[in-house]
Amino acid sequence: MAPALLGLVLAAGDRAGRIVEVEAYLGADDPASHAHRGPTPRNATMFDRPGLLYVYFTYGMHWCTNVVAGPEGDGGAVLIRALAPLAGVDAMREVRPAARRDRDLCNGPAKLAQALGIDGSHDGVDLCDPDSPVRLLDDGRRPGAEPVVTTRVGISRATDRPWRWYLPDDPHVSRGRPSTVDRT
DNA sequence: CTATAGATGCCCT
DNA sequence: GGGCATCTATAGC
Repeated sequence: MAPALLGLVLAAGDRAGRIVEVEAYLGADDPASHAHRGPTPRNATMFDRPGLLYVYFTYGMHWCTNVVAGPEGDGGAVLIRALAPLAGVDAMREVRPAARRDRDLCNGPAKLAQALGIDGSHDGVDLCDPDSPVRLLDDGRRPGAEPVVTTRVGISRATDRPWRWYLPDDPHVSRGRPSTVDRT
């Protein structure tokens, strides 16, 4: 499911970007996943319906954006790690003064959440509902290249699982560097 | 370009 | 109380 999200559009209000980097997090079988130890108040949305938005707070200041995926109750989700900005770029620049170049607007999970104005109030919204404040869209455009697969970024457990995918040669991919790279 | 330090608050053990 | 699915500024090359 995770690589299938590459190329789709994440939209919030008038701002939108194309997904260029994702990571898969499973449920009980994935020690790096918030869902590993079962449902808690924070991760409850992960165990809800696929297609919902899971938003979590981390490092005391950052929000991150996920798409709930897989069978309901399993706790699987896909972390959206980077977007290529498509619309509302002026608004993104206003909310993210730290981004000196446009390529820094959405090249990280917390950056894109801030750029799109996504926070904890959006946790659990339906990404497939046209009336939802955050939506996942398919404009028919497909990535021009096969995704590159690597291990996941920023985790300390299950670091060897090749569950990060990104579009090669895209300047909007995050600066996160995994321990190993495997081109397939 | 790379490398490093510090920020910062909440969840869960 | 430990540990974060991170980011920014700064220093150095």
